Amino acid sequence: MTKNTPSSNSGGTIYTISDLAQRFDITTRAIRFYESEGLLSPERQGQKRLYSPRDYATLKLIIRGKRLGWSLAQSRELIQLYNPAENNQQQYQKVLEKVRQSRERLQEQMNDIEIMMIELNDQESRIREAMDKQ
Amino acid sequence: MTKNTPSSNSGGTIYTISDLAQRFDITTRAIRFYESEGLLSPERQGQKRLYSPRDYATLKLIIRGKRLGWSLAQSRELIQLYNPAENNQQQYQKVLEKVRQSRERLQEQMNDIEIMMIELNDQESRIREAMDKQ
DNA sequence: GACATAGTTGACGTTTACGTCAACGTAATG
DNA sequence: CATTACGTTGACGTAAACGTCAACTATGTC
Repeated sequence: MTKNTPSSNSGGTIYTISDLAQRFDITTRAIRFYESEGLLSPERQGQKRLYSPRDYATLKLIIRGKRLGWSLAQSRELIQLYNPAENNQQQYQKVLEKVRQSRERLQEQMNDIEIMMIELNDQESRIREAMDKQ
Repeated sequence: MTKNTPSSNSGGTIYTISDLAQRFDITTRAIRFYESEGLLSPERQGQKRLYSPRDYATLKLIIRGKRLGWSLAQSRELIQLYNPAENNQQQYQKVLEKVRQSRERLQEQMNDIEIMMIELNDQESRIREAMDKQ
């Protein structure tokens, strides 16, 4: 009766570790490693890990970070920006500052991509010209 | 009389290894490593390496690749797209295909950045709201 | 011409991000 | 109830990308 794939109990979808591994095309080893590095902290049912939609979102962020070449340490910092910290103005300011920094890094990557795109376009033109001349 | 910093001889600027290291804020070790991995192939004057503007451009590409999380193997492939290969139509087609793939990867990264940007904007809004309520 | 200033080639060390067993626990199933 | 499937915690291995010596060479400067 109880399925292993995501089920709706206690008000939200729950994922097993192998389920997440399939969905993101990574290994369970990687997921456990992310936890050991402080990027995830799933619930436990006995010794087994149970992942919430929030954990799912966190993993999605990690995967995106990886595609952008972010280290796990950087992704961990990013994740912490989405976690409720102490609610004083000073903490808020710190978080806002880190949000700004993250956006700056993303902007820099955006610029690099644009330049690379332009260079690739130029190169394609040159190749097509060379092809036409044959 | 001969300087160590870039000079104009034989029709182009020439850089020493430490000069490039300074300009790109990397170590000479890294530059030599890139060469050993087949990403650079500078001229030699005796045993000393001399880098051309083309080498400079290649290094710039490598650095951009690094900021985008590309492996050296990927950057090497990219670099080869800018090097004159055999001039037959079949080779051209292969290169064009790789150009297309590179652009696809860049586009994927661009999408990831956009999503992350949106999420950061949302998070900033939430934080500012929480700050106002205090 | 002794010496400081680049530069060179090994060779081994290090960090990050997992992969790969091994040895074991637990739970559903025929 | 033995088996199969899935999960767990170590522990060690590994690939990529350099860092860090060591030992040596070439050069130009006082």
